[in-house]
Amino acid sequence: MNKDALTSEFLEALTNASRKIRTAFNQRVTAHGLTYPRARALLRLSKKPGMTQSELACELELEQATMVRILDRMEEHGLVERQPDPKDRRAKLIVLTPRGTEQAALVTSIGHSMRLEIFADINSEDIAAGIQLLNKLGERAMLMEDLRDLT
Amino acid sequence: MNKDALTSEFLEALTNASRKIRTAFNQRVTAHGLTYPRARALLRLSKKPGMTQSELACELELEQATMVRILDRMEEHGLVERQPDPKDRRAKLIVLTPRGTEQAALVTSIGHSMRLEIFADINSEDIAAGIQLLNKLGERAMLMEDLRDLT
DNA sequence: CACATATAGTTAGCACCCTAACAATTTTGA
DNA sequence: TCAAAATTGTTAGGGTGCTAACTATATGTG
Repeated sequence: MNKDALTSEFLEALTNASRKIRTAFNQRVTAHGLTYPRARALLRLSKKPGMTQSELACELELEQATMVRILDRMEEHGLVERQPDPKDRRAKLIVLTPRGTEQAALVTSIGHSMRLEIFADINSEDIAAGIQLLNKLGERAMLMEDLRDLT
Repeated sequence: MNKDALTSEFLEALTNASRKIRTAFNQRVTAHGLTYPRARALLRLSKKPGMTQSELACELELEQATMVRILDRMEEHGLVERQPDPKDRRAKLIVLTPRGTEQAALVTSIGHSMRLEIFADINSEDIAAGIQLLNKLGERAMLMEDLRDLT
């Protein structure tokens, strides 16, 4: 098979795997008012509370506008609180509520069991190689995005 | 590094790479009224015209409801037409318009050059290994989705 | 035949994700 | 100093993706 067909097939596999894993995760946590992106935010915040929205968005590699919506919903569900930053009146510090902390623990446990199941018969070397590959591709794509600014 | 942390990192890399590649592609084709999912549909249709919506959704591994809206927009942009199926009055056959055929060719060329750039310094063996891995994970996740029905 | 069931497509509603444009505030530099 | 530039968060609008519920048509079974 030539390389072009191979890369095409790779992107199809990437798209489909990504969507299916996200959907499967969502199905397992929707009962708790959670979703995949909310769970990611929850875990980051439980490790490093008091970040601004921009910092959190940057760590999750999301746009600020996307972060706003997700935090809106998380606040509605009582998972996080926006507190004014005493150092900068523009910024808001995001902290977990007690309920948010509980849910973070739940997410950790659900995520753990899902990953065990999904990666059951796959060895660590293949996973590590996959990470290398995906990060390389992601970086490439990010550089391509930035080209847009040079017009 | 233990395997759990490795799988966690893999999913982060998967999520980010998938989003960035999709975004980069969208940025390159939006000027032509196209998007990533529309491009996928266009290419399938150019290879096999006259499919029903269900068949197309199945090949693209999307839900029917998702397919409906994508085809709505493609029809609005004059890329495809819905024709009645003489064999089944419920079904509709999707065919490319002349403009759709043109755009399919354009997508082919843009996709080709993007893949060349993204996969420039990655060898075919690694790509093939990645496909194997992603397909295995996608299949696992799909099986997990179906478990939902057994409650 | 008649009724139950299955299938094709649609609509509605929720959640993401992005870009573009905006207000408030802070920082920078002439 | 003080106006220009950068940054923080927001809203608006477009485009996925899903599930659930609905209509119309086909099919299968008694």
